[in-house]
Amino acid sequence: MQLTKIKPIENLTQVDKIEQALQEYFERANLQPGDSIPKEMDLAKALGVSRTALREALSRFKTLGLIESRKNKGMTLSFPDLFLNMERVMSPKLLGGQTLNDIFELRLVLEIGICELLFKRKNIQNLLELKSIVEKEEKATNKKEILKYDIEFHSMLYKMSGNETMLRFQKLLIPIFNHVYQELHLEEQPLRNNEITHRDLYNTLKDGDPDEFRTKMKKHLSPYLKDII
Amino acid sequence: MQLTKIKPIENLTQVDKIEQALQEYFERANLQPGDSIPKEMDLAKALGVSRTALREALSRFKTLGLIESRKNKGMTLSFPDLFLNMERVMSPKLLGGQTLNDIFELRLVLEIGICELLFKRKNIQNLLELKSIVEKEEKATNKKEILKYDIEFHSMLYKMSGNETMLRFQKLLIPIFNHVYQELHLEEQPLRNNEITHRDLYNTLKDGDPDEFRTKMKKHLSPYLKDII
DNA sequence: GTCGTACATTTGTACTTCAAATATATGACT
DNA sequence: AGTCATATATTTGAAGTACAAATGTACGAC
Repeated sequence: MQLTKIKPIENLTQVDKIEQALQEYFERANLQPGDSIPKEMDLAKALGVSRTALREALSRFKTLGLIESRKNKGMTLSFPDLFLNMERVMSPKLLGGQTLNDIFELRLVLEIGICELLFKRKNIQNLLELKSIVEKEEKATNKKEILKYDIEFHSMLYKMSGNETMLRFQKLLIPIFNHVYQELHLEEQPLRNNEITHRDLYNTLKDGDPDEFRTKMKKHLSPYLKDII
Repeated sequence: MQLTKIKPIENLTQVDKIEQALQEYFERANLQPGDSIPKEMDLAKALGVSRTALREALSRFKTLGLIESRKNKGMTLSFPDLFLNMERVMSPKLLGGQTLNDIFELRLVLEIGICELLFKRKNIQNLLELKSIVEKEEKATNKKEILKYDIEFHSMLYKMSGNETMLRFQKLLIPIFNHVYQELHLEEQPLRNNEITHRDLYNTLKDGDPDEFRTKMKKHLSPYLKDII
């Protein structure tokens, strides 16, 4: 019995086919973001389908942020937002446990790998900003405030990397990270009970080198890393 | 003139409102992936809207992978796929130049930061697999084959990290990476003209330690890194 | 009791109609 | 002639109805 001979059945619905056809059309016509596309009726007629089905296919593109539509202005291709859709599914309730752990690790990998970028892109201004966050954290009294500045500190590092995409990505990961963090009951430990403080990291970023910074970052992250490394 | 007093006008379309209402409903009812949701007519009646508009809202959730539907089986919530939607917009033509560069850097950051995971998760079997790729690459003759095994080698590293999410993420990044790579005209250099070969990396992964491996990885990636570090 | 057939239910597709918003054309008034 | 207001046309948004297709369910024959 040759299972490989089983036909990969056409499980495509009408709307699926329309979607594919549109995708092909966009590519073949070499449409760029900003270009406008034919009106619904014309597309429906050209494809030989109802406006209903066509609209559903278009709706998918709209959901993905690939096209925008305005009444009587027709529809235009647009620059999609890489993370807009991800945001909507980035919820601890919706993702599987393994994925949650993977994301937890992913953030740690990013923070360990980002050191070189930080030293390349640091400057007087963003170092001052970082210092200001450290000082505010040191003055903070209650746990909630400390946590707030803790997150701010790490976000500031991504910002200093000058990589907008990575910054947005990290912001997406924060809620997942906190969720896993709490599930591991790591929050029991006092937040400041850490060999390497944010102040240490700041000083090293200012005067040290990437490898030294990474070593300290790994120590700083050790409460999270211990199960991993 | 208090601009803050200006009402943030209801620019929401009917379908937008339905979408929000459904989202709230899912959360309030504490629905988990796998649970089934009421049939279209019931939802439409409960919301006081047409089936048409309701279906468009549902279509968005389907596009995002949050619900699945089968004829006469009704609809069920599902585990969304983090990257499924991202795949569709991950095209050099659709993304802006800055985003493309950011993604290029992102991959480099991942490969530098992943070292600890590799040493934690490496075992006899996946080391053998990696070795096999190295050997195939060394035997390869034409440029196309070399490139193929080059990609395979790096993908294998992500696989060895044991982090499925990161592996999928990296696979998404490959086309972007190659695109930027070619734009930088880095491909002019012969692929093997590298101080540190894949064989070196393999040996270090087998017998060395994370920091040594990272140092060599950075050297290996230096053709890409030179503009960054 | 098992199998097959007929029926019911639910999602998928099509067509029609109207509403709302925007662009274009027309015309009146200065 | 030019500008403003109004009317008209066009295009997307939404509703409703009808039917097709697929799947589950119940009934009945053997």
